[in-house]
Amino acid sequence: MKKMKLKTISTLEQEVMDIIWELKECSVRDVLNKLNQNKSIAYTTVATLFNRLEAKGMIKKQEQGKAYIYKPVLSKKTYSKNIATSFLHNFVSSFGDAAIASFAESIEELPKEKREYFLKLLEHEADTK
Amino acid sequence: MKKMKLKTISTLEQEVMDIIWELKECSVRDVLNKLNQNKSIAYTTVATLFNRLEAKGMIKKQEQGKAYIYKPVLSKKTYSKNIATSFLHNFVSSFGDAAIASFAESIEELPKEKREYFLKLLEHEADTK
DNA sequence: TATATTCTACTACAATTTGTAGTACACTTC
DNA sequence: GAAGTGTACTACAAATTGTAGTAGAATATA
Repeated sequence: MKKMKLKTISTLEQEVMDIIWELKECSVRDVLNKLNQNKSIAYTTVATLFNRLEAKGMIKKQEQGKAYIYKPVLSKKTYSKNIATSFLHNFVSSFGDAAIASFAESIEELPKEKREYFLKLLEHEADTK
Repeated sequence: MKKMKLKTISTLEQEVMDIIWELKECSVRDVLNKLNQNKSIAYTTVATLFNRLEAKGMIKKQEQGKAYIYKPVLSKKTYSKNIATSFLHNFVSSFGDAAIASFAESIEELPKEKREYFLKLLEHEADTK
């Protein structure tokens, strides 16, 4: 199990990923159309973002007809798990027990239903092992 | 309560902050000496780091004799709390409930004593409110 | 007092990341 | 064969990061 530092993605790349996850698989144009509902952005800009996301191992492409079809390498859920784990590790290694305490406090400040959801999950997982 | 995006600090800046927190207050030279126990780095490099940390609001300086004395603006604990809160907010806003679930899972994977410490804190805080 | 040491202020600079897009060229589609 | 659509490649400025040099003030010391 190598340590391999997880590549981070920028906010715009994250936006693109969200659309890709939503569409399950898509072309550059699909994402462009979605993005252009809010902002104005060039086709080649989106293409660049796709290339970078591919380089970062976030998506993979398949030849198909005229345009490539891209799909996520990891599910959004799995990716989010990786982010959480990696953050927690770094954070604990920088701040030790204070990190743990800070997290507990931050969790307490979440809106009630999220807090309760979190607690329920924790209990459940504790049970199952 | 404004939203104000928390400035991030680089890994080297973090290293410097750790020393400053440890020393409570110090000069550039103090930190240089500490750092030079492991690596070789120029005085002015450390001075630059101090300036950047000051610009980011992490430390403040006081005139005192020949050299400035610097001290942290926030305690390490408070800072770590800010990091945790800010991360959690962003993360939840990007991943919704999956973020919460991912966190629960990541917590479960921590070494036993950290996990238990975390749970104890959560229970305690739940009590006190 | 002339000199060496120590500090701060300011500037520099390359590498990387990020947002943004243009150009060139291939392939389809009228 | 002219238009549109797609990919590959290149560009480029702003910001961040690690790294440090230089100038000039202030202090300590020979």
